Amino acid sequence: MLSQSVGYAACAMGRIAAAGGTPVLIKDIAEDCDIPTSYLAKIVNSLARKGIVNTQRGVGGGVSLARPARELSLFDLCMALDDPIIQPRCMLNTAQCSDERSCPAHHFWKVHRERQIEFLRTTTVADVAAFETHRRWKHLGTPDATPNNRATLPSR
Amino acid sequence: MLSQSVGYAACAMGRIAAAGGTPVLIKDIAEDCDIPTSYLAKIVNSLARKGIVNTQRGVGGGVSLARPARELSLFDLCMALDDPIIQPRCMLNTAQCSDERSCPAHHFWKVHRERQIEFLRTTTVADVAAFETHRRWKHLGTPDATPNNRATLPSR
DNA sequence: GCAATTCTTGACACGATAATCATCAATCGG
DNA sequence: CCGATTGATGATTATCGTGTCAAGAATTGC
Repeated sequence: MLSQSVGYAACAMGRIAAAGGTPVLIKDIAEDCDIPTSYLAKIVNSLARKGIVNTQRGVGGGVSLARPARELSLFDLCMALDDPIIQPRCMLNTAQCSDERSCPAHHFWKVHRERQIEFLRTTTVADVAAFETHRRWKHLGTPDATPNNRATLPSR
Repeated sequence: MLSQSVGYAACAMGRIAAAGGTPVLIKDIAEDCDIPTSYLAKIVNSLARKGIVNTQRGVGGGVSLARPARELSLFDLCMALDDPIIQPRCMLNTAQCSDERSCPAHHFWKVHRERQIEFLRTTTVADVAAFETHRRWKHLGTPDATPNNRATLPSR
């Protein structure tokens, strides 16, 4: 399980990606993704400090992705928001658990965790955008029509 | 990751199993497993209410397993202590995530979670006891010499 | 029955995450 | 410059898991 914050961030980044490059208001993201507005503002601010998004105040402002959605993985979001899911820890919380002194869960957990991180690394905001656009943001059209996706997925 | 409580419980149950049927004091378990005594007392109490262990007050009392260590899985401990790890939830915390309306992580998470639960079901307190007896509780001898293990693992 | 032992139970403390709210600061349009 | 807009920030609250502490209740040995 990802933390609530990263879950929110993933949906929010997907929503921004689906907008195709034009800045989106935190208020609009919050509404479309069912995220508390003030809380989302803090998450966005954290992501802005980490260079994940660009923010702009004032009329016509909003939030936009600092890089193409296909190059922004769930793992990046976990790192930016310090999700404990990426910290290597013993499944049983035993101290002194290592490859040499492995607990009964050590081997399983090692493989299990690697699979999970691989998934987080290969799943991107573009994947979230494609899913949510189809499911909830029908007024935005298909994500394939957005500049971000055209830039990274040329239609040949 | 299991909760701290279940991690403690696993180690504690392993310690009790290694004692071979004679009751073990909470104080002794806490010391051998490096668990805060008062906190362990609450965990043991919860497990006693769920029928996982038997407790006995007074001189000569202590805690003993209510069933053979090989028949007590980590999954049982998770259930007894309500570890959130066993609750089926969407990896991304999205509402309305199901087999029909699956989020981008749904398939991965479903398989991943099933693997994890299978591990918890097949790993028992006897496994923990064998590991810890070798590693930390050398004064207890080998777990194979205990009545509990003899009962479920007849030497042929 | 008394005293020592041992588990039981409730109150409380502490930190982290999640969430709310008010206020500040930057930006734009006029 | 003014005012509306919009994100930034700090104070505060709620909840949960973890952990501590003290008083209580059951059991045993004498």
